[in-house]
Amino acid sequence: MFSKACEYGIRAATYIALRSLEGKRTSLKDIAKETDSPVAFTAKILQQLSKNKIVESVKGASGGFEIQKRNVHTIKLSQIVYAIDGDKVYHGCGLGLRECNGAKPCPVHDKFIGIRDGLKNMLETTTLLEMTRGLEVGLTYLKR
Amino acid sequence: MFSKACEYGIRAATYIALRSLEGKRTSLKDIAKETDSPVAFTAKILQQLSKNKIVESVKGASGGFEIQKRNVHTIKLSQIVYAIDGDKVYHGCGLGLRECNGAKPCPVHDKFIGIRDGLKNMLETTTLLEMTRGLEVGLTYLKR
DNA sequence: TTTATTTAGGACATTTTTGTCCTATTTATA
DNA sequence: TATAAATAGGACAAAAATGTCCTAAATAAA
Ligand code: FES
Ligand code: FES
Repeated sequence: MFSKACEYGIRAATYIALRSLEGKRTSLKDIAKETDSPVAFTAKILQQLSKNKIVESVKGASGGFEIQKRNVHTIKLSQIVYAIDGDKVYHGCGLGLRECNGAKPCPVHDKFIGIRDGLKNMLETTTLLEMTRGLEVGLTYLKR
Repeated sequence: MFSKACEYGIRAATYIALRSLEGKRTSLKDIAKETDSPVAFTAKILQQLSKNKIVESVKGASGGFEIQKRNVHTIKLSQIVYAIDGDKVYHGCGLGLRECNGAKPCPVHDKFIGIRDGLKNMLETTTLLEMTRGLEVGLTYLKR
């Protein structure tokens, strides 16, 4: 569904959001540990998220990553997916034609559109705040 | 969503189904041409589909690929996807945890389940016959 | 001011996916 | 029977995705 990079990105952003709500900045090392992700690869992904203003990074001792509390409930999963995987979720054809196009649809177009819209809707309505809800009370997990 | 191999596989199987309904066997060359797919790569995929009894292959001059007419309406997209991409559509976690597991769900689990079930349902209820319907009358396309 | 800690980013390595090429085998037909 | 046309399958190649390593720069604190 998503690339590994994107999966790591969502997990990382979610963990940063969780920590930010506690008023804490989080180091790359901790993020990688708590999301069970490869450290150096996660670093690259966080660079992307930082450039896209999804997370803020602070260099130097006691530096790390954070998200302004007031932004945690405004950031949508769609922004993260877009920053990492681009718009293929939005324009991709289910059968791999160059782009989805209702004027010359592939045989799965009508059915695929429904599924894609469901996904799109989910990504556009789910906020990082919502992602942290279950984590706080141990109902959901970012690693196993 | 699906691998390139799977996309090519669905397109190839659909075209073979269309031709089989006309009582015609189709060569690899034609399949690749009509689905705008790389010939040799498509050959590999057709080998898989053949091993999985989704298409039948006939060697030699005037050989090619075909599907028994009576099977065209019984073969589901899910069979093709399973033959090529395996069961990750069924057991994959949206955030890349080792496997989707409702007992220790990731933060998108509940929402993801819905989308995945929609996809699953679509794959399991769409037959090759249905895939060919629009093609016959020029309403849908396997290439552009 | 020095040192330790931390992110930024370029270069490189590995793995997976995608794609090609060649030879063997099968089969219809001339 | 010889030839041409077609799939099967192994080996290889290229590209993309994933992942690692190292140095530079920034910053807090000793
Ligand atoms: S054209 Fe294939 S999904 Fe829209
Ligand atoms: S556990 Fe992640 S989707 Fe089910």
